[in-house]
Amino acid sequence: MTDALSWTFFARSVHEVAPDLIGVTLLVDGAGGPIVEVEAYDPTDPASHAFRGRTPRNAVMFGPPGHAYVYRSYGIHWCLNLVCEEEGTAAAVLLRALEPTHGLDRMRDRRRLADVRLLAAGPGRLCEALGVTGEHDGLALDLPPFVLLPRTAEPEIVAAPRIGITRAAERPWRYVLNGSRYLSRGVPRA
DNA sequence: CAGTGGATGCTCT
DNA sequence: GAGCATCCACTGT
Repeated sequence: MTDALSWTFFARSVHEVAPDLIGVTLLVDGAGGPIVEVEAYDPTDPASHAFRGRTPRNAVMFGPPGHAYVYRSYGIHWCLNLVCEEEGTAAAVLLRALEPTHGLDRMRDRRRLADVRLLAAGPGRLCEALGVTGEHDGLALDLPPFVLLPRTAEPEIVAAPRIGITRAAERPWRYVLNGSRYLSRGVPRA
């Protein structure tokens, strides 16, 4: 077993951390797999929850790096972010999809779905499969139930516009593993 | 396939 | 009261 990622991994520009997360294995209570799709949200970003300053919801984004920021989306789903850079900066990476490899039975039960391809293909689906909820908001990523394992090979990464936002939608801050079958959506053709 | 609309709750204006 | 960093079911080709 490889060493887990240390918090210094996250104490860099969110635009470096986001692509570096592709291929990193995320486990929550032992369920998960390699991350295949993420989006970066930085402090200058009108689409970021933190753009208009600190509020009760986004407080964790303003805290130290290496922690989980979990929020409710459309009243129904949870979305998981990893806080980057430094305390007070408010930058984070949204996890949008991973390849389910660990704890498949539990993920299928939580999703009430057999199709591995759709188990964690989307930020809400990923959280449902891994059992991530608001209870995880603010937790450190180097402690249970989280495990983050460095990638073992250099993946081929493609950048594309982010999904589901209206402001700053043109910024190409979505990063995906090229050719992955486990993405939330395909990558637009050039 | 593409497009549409409903569910549902919380945050911020 | 509006607007979501979403997902699913349904319609029509």
